Amino acid sequence: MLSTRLGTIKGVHVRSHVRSDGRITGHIPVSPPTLADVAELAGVSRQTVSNAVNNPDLLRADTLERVRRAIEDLGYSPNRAARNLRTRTSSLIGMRFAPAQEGTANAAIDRFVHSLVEASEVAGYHVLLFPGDDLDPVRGYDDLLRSTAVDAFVVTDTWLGNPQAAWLTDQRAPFVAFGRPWDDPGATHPWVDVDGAAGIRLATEHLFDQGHTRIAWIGWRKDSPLGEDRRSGWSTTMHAHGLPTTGLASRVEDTVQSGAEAAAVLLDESAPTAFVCASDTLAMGVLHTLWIRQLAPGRDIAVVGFDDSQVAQVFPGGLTSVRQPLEQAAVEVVKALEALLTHQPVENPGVLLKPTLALRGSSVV
Amino acid sequence: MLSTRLGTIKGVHVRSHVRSDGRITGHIPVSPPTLADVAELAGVSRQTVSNAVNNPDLLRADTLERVRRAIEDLGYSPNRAARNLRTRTSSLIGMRFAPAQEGTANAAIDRFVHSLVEASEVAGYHVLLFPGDDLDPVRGYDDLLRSTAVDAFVVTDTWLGNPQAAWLTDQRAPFVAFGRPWDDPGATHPWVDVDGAAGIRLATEHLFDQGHTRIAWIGWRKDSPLGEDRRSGWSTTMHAHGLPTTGLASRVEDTVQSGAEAAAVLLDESAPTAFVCASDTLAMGVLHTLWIRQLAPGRDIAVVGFDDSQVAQVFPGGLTSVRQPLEQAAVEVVKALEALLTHQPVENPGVLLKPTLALRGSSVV
DNA sequence: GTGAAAGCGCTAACAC
DNA sequence: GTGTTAGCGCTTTCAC
Repeated sequence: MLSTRLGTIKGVHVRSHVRSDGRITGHIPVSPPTLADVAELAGVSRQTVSNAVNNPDLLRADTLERVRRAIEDLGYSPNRAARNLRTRTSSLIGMRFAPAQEGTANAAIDRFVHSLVEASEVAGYHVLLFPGDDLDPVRGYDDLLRSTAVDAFVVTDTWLGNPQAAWLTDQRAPFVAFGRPWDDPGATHPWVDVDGAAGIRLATEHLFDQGHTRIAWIGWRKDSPLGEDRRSGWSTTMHAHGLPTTGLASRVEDTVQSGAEAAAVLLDESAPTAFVCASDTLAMGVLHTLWIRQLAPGRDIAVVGFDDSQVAQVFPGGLTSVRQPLEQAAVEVVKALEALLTHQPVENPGVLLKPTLALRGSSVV
Repeated sequence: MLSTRLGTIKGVHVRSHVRSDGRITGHIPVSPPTLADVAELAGVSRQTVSNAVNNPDLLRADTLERVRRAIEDLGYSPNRAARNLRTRTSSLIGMRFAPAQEGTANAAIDRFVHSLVEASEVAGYHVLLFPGDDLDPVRGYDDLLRSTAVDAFVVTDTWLGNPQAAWLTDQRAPFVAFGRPWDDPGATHPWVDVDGAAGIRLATEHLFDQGHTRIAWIGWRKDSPLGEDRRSGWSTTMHAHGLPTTGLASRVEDTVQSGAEAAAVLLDESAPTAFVCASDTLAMGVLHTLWIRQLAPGRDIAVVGFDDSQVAQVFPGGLTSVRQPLEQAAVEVVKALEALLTHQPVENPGVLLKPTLALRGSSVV
């Protein structure tokens, strides 16, 4: 049996092995083993090796076994670039990864990426991250698309007025959105989203169950459909129980400071006993105001956030928060991606997932 | 001028354009424009187009301009797979992205990835994420390496006993570590790290400046060189000021619960007035204990964490924390990667960066 | 400065 | 079931 060792010297692949082309190489820079090397060692044609890798069912059991052994012995792995060139695929999913938001509790996208990496692996994909360009939001997409560097995109920033989804649709580029097409109900691209309104309904019901009747809402500005959707979860639940909402809602920027200020005003003017917030960031603002006023979260005033961030989890006493099933979302995104890339008929372009409520000390005595 | 529109229909690229091979295609599935298409339109050979893209200096100004215009008109972008195959490079940097840690404040890796994506872009690289395999820690690396899917790796989990760095070195695979080779001082691979001891010295000095003399340490178990390094920052500073350390140190698991318990014990037995912690997670544990005991962070007891996590930033009053310069670390990692991949002589395999201290209410009155 | 030829490693199509 | 042929799109020689 040929003894072969693979590796790279200063970035150049080397191998000590008698090559298929007859050259004898002892740690002289050469390529990793190719299909041809495996074919020669196994005594079959290159195509048979290819079939052994991609369509094993086509081979006779003994041939397959022989080829498998040769692959094992040589440590062969198909060259990605060659396969990509030939099949016009890359097994890569592109996703724009915007800079981290500091000073907030927002990290849902990071958690989503973790899940996406895991879910993609199962489907044979890897995740390629690319940065955004503030001046030209489609630049990164355009570059990757035209150089056929990725098979598809996952788009996560689906806010109002974001041109990416429309642009990708226009380019007929395969993509799945994590987030509903808020600004375009007629959009036909596949998407996966979490039902924020349902999450806030859970939160509000929970507070009602705890005996609260004056439940305040702190959310985002009116031009955020996502924020308005979450807000509707609060208002519907309040109305369903015949509870007042007047003077109990506030719409602010998504910062701790804004949340703190909104909470102070609401406490002074409307005396709520509980707060439901559109984000953990805003909820931390509320907790900040409670801290200043020496009010105990959970005991004096209840607070619920949204996203079940690390902040919610490690805050002393804990912050009750709506948790998005991001692992599940990633799985659904990959599922949609696979359907898209195998040209399966799109039955259901939109998948809406139900969040859960992580109960902690800020809302339970 | 030829009018050309690019796109994909159901994932297949189409173009309405008279092809270089003479076929007239009107939204019939074909490939995106190739070098040959550009060459034809510009009236030059394919190699000249290649040169225009990769070695523009070789062309005469007018030729270059003509080719550039053709590239622009066709919306040409070199096919990545073809280029990768030919050049045996991928412009991809692989990094293992382990599942997110919940229930902790740890998110430094996420922040690092954000920075890495930005820094890589500048050098013409993209970041490819792959999941870990608990049963076989080198599997993901091995697969990508043998299929020549990435040019290099960034290794972030350099804890004791981690086989990846040694394995990659053995495979002669190009990689840069974010984190020192704690277990192998003789390691020759490039690495970038943050001086944790210096960070903790900053923190301890700060507390000393605030008038504290009984400063406790809560760190990790002794088998963590990273933890012991940070701990040394505390002990050296204490000794330098002639302050006692006996009974003021605790080594525990990196969880909120452990931090809380350690703080309770230390408070009962050694009456410290300040805590320095190896992580924000442990610091949150301390804050939890203070909360239970109705002690005010900053006023009654000072607390400093490590990592300047979102948690530290949004905690009411704020948690003072050592901040790692992760943006800078990413830049240094990419720099080392470029040197490695262009076979520049490695002058300085290790880069140690200085952290800063983010001052907040938990340590300042 | 520009062009012609070759080939990277793989798989689709077809022959046997 | 296996082998042969061709070619994906690019860059690297080497002529001219």
